[in-house]
Amino acid sequence: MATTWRERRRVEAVAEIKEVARRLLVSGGPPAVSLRAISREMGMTTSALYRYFPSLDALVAALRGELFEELGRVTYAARDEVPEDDPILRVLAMARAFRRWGLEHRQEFGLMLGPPVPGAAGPDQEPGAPDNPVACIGAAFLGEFAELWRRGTLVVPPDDPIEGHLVPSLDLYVARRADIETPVVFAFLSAWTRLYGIIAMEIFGHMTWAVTDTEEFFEAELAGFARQLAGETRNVPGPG
Amino acid sequence: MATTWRERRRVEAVAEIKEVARRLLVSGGPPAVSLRAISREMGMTTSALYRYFPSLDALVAALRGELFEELGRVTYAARDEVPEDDPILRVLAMARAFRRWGLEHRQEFGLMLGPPVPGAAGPDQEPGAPDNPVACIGAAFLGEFAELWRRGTLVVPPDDPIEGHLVPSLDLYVARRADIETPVVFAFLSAWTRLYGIIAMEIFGHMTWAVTDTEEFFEAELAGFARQLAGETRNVPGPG
DNA sequence: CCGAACTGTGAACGATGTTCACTCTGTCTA
DNA sequence: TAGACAGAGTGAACATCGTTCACAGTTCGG
Repeated sequence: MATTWRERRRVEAVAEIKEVARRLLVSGGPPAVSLRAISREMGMTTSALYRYFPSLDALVAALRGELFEELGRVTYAARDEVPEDDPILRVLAMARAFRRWGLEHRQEFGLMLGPPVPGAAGPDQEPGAPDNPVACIGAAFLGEFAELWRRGTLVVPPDDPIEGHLVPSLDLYVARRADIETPVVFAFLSAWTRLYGIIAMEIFGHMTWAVTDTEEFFEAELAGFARQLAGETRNVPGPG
Repeated sequence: MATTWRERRRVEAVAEIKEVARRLLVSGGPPAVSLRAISREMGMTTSALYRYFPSLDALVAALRGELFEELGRVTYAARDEVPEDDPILRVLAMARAFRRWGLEHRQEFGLMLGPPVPGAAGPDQEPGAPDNPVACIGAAFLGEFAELWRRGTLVVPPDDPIEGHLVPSLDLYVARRADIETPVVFAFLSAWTRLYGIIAMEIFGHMTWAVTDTEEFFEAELAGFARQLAGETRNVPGPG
């Protein structure tokens, strides 16, 4: 490939910039990641950073993309530690890994899955599925849901509510794999949003007013989740 | 009460400041709300604003509190348009109102229910339940869940998973009302996080890569939700 | 080996939050 | 009613921020 010294040096610089930016994000939140602070930390001039990124927004956008890849790797790794023939356990493992990573990287999580950062459009904004990081993480879950569907244990609503409402490219994705039908995608999206709700609420600190042991709550939710995926439901009547 | 002219003038000024801040937030996102922009818009000096708020963070914190109150009012109003004897419909009405307000006020929603703003601790951080705005909104849902519990249609997990994990003050809240037991609180929290997940993901733009008609998806989720609250579940087996 | 592209510099501009000493003015008390 | 006092507004100043620009040094390819 004949990579010149400059090219090697450049990718190193880009990597270090993002690394420092992330460290600043972690220690001081979004407002702490500034070009001047980065340049200071690196012993460079601020203007030199513009040789690598056209703007601060572009820098955090790049960082965001990298973070998605990291979260994806973590999720996939957790899945692969569970045998293939137990889709429910695989889903649970991914969910736990997802939450754990988020809790251990709150600032990063906020940057990735919080409100859109004004400057830059993230990889999840453009509907050009499924070759974007977000879709890739979701796809891991979707695969297990497809397996469950094949086994006939998946609980789905009687009528398919999103038939015809999928993003075209994702529609293609479904059509490509014969074993995935839109009810499966709906079940996945339902689970995906639900998982996001529990985790994001906890990470963003919107549950501290009600629950002390959020881990316990999460596991309880996960248990109910597993029961639902296994096809059983329990109905405990109230006193009335 | 003998309110002096100055006092009246002061509350007007505070109100106008928050008003202008909100307008700036809506038009330009969080970075657009700045003391200088506010003072410019109001024909004042920037330093004069410090007579009303000790810092910018304090200002947005105050704005955030006000927004919670507004969202609460909207939610309660939607509930009260449905007869008391149909708890499920009341829950659905509140959920729809919640989502609609969020969609029509994306920036405000992000400020309220996104990642915590670094400068100021919000009303949902301190665990001093339930006299805070967030808890008040949740309480509206909780009330309907209690009614469903009384009717014996609420689906709850076989073992109570959050017994002893509630915030003490919320525990008191439960103890005060004889008709609310912790399984009800768990069911509520489960629903609350789920609702948050669907709505926040849509508002933050994290679903555009998969679904075009998010309204349809939301309604489908709501339908499944209503079925669950009514105590019925449907299990459609896959082809396997 | 030499021109061209890449990388880094330092100064500058406009914007931001915050502080400070200073006025002016309404309010309350002696 | 007169004067003291607290509230409200001013303008300058400081440090920080993103961004741009002309300039200098270094590396690469023909």
